[in-house]
Amino acid sequence: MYRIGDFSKMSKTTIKTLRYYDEIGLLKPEYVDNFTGYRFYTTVQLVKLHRIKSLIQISLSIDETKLIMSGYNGNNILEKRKKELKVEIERGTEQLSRIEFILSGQEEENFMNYQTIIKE
Amino acid sequence: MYRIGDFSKMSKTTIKTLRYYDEIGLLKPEYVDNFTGYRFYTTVQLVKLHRIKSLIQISLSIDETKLIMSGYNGNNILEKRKKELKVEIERGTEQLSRIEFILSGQEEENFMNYQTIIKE
DNA sequence: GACACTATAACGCGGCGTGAGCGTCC
DNA sequence: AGGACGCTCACGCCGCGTTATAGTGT
Repeated sequence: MYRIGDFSKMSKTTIKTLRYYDEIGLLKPEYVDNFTGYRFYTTVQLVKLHRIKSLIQISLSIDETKLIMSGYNGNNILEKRKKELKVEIERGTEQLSRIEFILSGQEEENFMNYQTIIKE
Repeated sequence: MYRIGDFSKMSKTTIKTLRYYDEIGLLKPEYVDNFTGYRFYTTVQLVKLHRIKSLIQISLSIDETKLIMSGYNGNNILEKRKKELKVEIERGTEQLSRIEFILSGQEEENFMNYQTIIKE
């Protein structure tokens, strides 16, 4: 049984995050002392947390992560996230080329001269 | 002089957003009635808002947008945003291939069998 | 008794959306 | 006088980070 500080170091997760995961029911400690409120964790939670972090890492939401962790079939969620990611990447790429276009100075009303334009 | 509702339609911006931009000082109405508090806009604000929206569209923050709108040279900001975008796109691409890998079922501890694995 | 560790509670973030509960215009 | 329009609070979102304040372990 590890106290939250040690468990935090072992799992490279902040104490705040651990308390938050407890609060929202994503990862409950093995045992909580009734009197002091101290949380105690075991290697079981360490394995679970590892899985949680890999889900969070692909930017799944807390709710989606909870669903998958509770045994829900993750395929639909992953497919959904895949579509979102494609959209995000596309949007990012568009924004990037837009910025590069502006920086190349090809824009008629470019950013540096904006105030001048407005005053005219 | 347009009231906020008309200006909202003309600019395709929600009233809430217009009020928010006023509050934070990004886009102040031309005139505000002292008694009623009604906001009044003109075509000057319409042009400014158009510029603001193009900045917001490349995901600049409100503060960055304010800076540029107040005449600050936008090049540094755009360069910064460009770097951020590259990182975001790279991260997205990594996440995407990670998800595709998982969905292809090549992962040892795959998501559907997770509960089974834990129980063992 | 000192000092590290833990606890809860409450607020902050960004960019608005979503009501609630009013006054104003025509 | 009724309905469309406007106003100002104030809370919600998401995933925690950040104080503030107080109890616990050694």
